[in-house]
Amino acid sequence: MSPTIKDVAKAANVSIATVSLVLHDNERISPETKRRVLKSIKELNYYPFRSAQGLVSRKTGNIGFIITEEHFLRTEPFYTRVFLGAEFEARENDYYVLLATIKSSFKKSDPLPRFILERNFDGIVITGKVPEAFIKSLLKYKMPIVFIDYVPPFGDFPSVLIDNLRGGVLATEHLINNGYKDIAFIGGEISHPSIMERLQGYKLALERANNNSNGLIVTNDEYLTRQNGYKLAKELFDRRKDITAIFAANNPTAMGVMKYLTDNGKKIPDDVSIMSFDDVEAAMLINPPLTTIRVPKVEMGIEAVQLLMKIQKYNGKNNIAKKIIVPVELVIRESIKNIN
Amino acid sequence: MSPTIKDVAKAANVSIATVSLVLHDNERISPETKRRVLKSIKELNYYPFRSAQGLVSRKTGNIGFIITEEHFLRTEPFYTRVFLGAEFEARENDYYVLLATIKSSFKKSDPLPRFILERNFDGIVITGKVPEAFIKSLLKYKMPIVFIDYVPPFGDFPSVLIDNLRGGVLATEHLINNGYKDIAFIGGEISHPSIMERLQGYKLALERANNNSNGLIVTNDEYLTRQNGYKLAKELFDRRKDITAIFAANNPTAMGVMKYLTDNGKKIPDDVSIMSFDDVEAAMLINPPLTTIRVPKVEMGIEAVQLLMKIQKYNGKNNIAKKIIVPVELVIRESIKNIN
DNA sequence: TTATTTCAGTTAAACGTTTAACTGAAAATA
DNA sequence: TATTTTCAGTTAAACGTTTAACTGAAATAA
Repeated sequence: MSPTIKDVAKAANVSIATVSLVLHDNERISPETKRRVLKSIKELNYYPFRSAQGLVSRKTGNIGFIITEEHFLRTEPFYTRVFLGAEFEARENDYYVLLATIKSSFKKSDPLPRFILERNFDGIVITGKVPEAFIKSLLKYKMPIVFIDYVPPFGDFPSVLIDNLRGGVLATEHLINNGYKDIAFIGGEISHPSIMERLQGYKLALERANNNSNGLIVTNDEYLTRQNGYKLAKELFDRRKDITAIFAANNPTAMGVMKYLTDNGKKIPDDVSIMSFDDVEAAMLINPPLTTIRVPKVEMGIEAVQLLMKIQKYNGKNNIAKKIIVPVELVIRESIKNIN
Repeated sequence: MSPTIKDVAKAANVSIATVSLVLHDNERISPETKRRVLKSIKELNYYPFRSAQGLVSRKTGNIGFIITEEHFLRTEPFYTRVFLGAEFEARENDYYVLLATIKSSFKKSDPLPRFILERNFDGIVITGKVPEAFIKSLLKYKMPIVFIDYVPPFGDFPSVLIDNLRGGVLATEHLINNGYKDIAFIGGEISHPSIMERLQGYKLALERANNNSNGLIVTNDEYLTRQNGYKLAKELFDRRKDITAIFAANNPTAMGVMKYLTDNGKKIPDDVSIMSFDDVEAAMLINPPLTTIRVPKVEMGIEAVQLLMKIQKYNGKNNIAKKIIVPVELVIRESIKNIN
């Protein structure tokens, strides 16, 4: 049996209230008593029992981490790294993280993850695009929510977002700087704000460079998979055979494009240069390694939990829907040939 | 404020004890009363408060899921899928899963994950190879443990393991059936039981086929990474330039081998055939897609949690260290050429 | 000096649930 | 009929912690 607060109190010859106060760093306790209590705590290897704490304090000590099953199982460990960051920061704040996946086909009538139904969480982090029906169900619980890499089309929520616009600009400028003029943009899921912003960045950079590379945007609204990248590349080259530079909206898309190119006898980067977005390991390991815009994944998880902690602290008041934009960075590898 | 058991009792006009008994399906309650109570529960959308339950029942409702940080962040979502299976099965049993990563450099003096220190779990699943020092620290807590894809070199623990031996046999036989005689085995981390067993399977299949392909086993004890695969492939071809069939001990290794081959002008599978192990998505997406031994990852997670539940149930008595061996399966793709 | 304030704790109620022990009515048994 | 057993619940204690309200001694103020 684990020691309880009573055992500590007895050992330190104080009341259990004193032990509790020491545990919460209350200034009412003298240094000497505090020392004695802490000594007993250590000697007995005492840790407060969460359930008992939760019962009285009405805090659970849990934060939820929600992600669609599809995202969680993606080949690229993108959101996995985000989770790791969240878990790290939660631990720093004495919280546990409960991870739950939901289907991207979530309907209003579907049951919410158990820890939500049971109200066994103090706040929640939602990562990636999730169904609106899910968010609406969740809102009834009136719990703090932080979104990562996605903002729902309604309401105004605290969120941690990627600087997609700047990423799009950086990516496009790099291609321009390497001597390209006709630059194609390839991307699925165009209704996703992140992809839309990358496209905006692409357009902005072209404008700034007075580059008039029209009609080379090939998109649809299907998932950003390798298969879709392949399909979109085919579409692109069916329309324009002369393209030599492509900005692919994310990593799997870039890989699909590459597969299409090699299948059709084109060499990368000798015949076609490719710029990608996200920077997951696969980008580095493929041949040739992809030049890409890197997104700080672990940091996003950390930021999200920190934001959640702040929202909890100022609960109610000072309740600004704060948005944090994390920076991106250009990582140069071998998928782009300088033709200057 | 969420409704409590009191609210339900009042609504159904019974005592709180009756509500509790209904919740636990006690046969002491008449069907009529039970119906009434369940109706109130539903109407009020009542869920028992975990902390209160935990306080009296001394169960936390959590199970821990431990994995090294290195494994969790691997490019291949191998253990991620295992986790998903565990989470799914835990939910079925009304448990939460607390995921915690530890460093593979864990030392005796390092702190354990918080939920362990706080005893906030009813059992634990350990996935992949973890440091012995960690296991030894954990044992002091005398909690049920189930290992996945690893058994520590000491003690006898319940575990869910891959049928590596059969996998090794299947893989090697497939190469033999495709006309190969001189078959190389490449693998790192040779002290890991799983890899050792795959090697044993390889040897066994060769023996059975009266194939005498000696001196073609190239191993070391470094991690099973792409880099190491590359290195080992170099070592192999430095010694024997004529090898045309390779069995790589896992997926990254196979990819490293492939990279070495293409870097050295060899075509796959025309010049060299490659067999792999694990079957993660990457195996399918690489060019050419890898023929491989598939491991049922999600099922391993499910089995592990089921085993943990059983151990808890028969707590103490009937305490057999049960081992579950999950089957593997051959998945034929395009990395092996039939030369018969 | 006495009265007031500060200090350093202690006391006791409360949180929501489970469950052993109890109860009173109805049914079964003698 | 009187007694015992079964049924269908109820009562009340317990779990480990937090915290508002209290206390008694020492320090300060009047």
